[in-house]
Amino acid sequence: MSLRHALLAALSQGEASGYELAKRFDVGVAEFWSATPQQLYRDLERLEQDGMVSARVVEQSRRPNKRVFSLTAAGREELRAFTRRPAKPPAMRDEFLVQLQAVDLTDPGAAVEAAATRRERARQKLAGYDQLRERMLAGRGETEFYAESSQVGPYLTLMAGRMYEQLNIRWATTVIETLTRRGESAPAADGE
Amino acid sequence: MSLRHALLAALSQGEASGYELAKRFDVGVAEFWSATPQQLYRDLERLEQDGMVSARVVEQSRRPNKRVFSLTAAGREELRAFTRRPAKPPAMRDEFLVQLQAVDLTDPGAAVEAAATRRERARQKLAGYDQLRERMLAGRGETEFYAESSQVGPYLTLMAGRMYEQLNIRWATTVIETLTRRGESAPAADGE
DNA sequence: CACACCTATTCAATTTGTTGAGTATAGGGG
DNA sequence: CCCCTATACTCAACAAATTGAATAGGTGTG
Repeated sequence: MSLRHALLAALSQGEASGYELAKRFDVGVAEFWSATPQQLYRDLERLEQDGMVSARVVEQSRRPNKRVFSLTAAGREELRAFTRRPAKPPAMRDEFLVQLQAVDLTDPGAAVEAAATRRERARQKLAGYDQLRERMLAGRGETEFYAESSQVGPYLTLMAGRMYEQLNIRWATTVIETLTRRGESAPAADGE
Repeated sequence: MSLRHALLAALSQGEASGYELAKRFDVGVAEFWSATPQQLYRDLERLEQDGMVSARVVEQSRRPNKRVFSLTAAGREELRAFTRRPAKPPAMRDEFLVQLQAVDLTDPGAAVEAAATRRERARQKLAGYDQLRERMLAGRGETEFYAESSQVGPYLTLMAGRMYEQLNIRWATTVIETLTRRGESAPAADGE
């Protein structure tokens, strides 16, 4: 229901095209909301019909033209109203945790590999977030930044993303160690 | 798509009724997958049709009868196959992060309250997880547990849940502090 | 003894989300 | 010059999730 609001929030940081938003949602904003390009285009369409965003075609010479969306007054008002409503508790969908839940009835090798993949992914996302953080801070310390900037919101959500990926790295490491140690002491057994 | 597998994984820890699973998914298993009761009942139905689980009616004297589901051999095999496939990257849906992203164009008071709510919720979930952990460890140390138990999977996912709630507490605290400090130095302004 | 609340589940309608393909232009490498 | 990749979208079909209500017996409270 509130991909719409996630879009409005993303656009509150400045106008963007559907394609740009798609990349942000696929890569970056996945910190707090995930969606496929098709969803974004569809919902942008609807937001436009509802007068929450307005589109403007930007002619480009060396690439296809694009439609750039920005918030309207109504959109900004809707977003404000949304921020005043209590938020639903966060929802997670994590296949790896499901797999791990059932690890005791399988070969743990696959889980160890999956944990390594997860850790690697987390490292890359963290690196990306760190770069973004440097850009946002622009040489300032955190305290200065908090005092000066009008972008505290994005910074705080970025920090949530960073902390989450740091957690993933630590946790994946203990998963790997635990399952590996177990695998050594009881090679291919399954049982208490 | 893989609520089915989440159900199979939950049932791999022992049989349960739809209602019991609904509570687990609402409260506990929300660590890694979230779903409403209706979804569970529907998917249990389908899993039964597909021969992945079998149902058995348990007559109860002082409450309505219930149907208790357990894994079949086919279900266990499907679960094993699932654990060997690569997992999709985790997906998050976090309304509060969306709200916070847009905090710079609103009164931060609402966000501070929401952060406090989040922190309180996290504390309660953490307390629940800690109790569950005590029960799983049953007086043993972690090292012993890892060596002895056939429940390493659930323990590791529980640890993920614990770490996640600890993160929420820490993060919500910095959000509250940051926004409060800002609110003091610039009472009701909105700008750089 | 009425009323709210808990167990335990089902039905129907609607909204969201996913998958896969298809269109079109441009730039770079071999 | 062909193919691959990137930009920038659109369409259609399907699967999954959400919302709201309904049913129905039992328990505890005032």
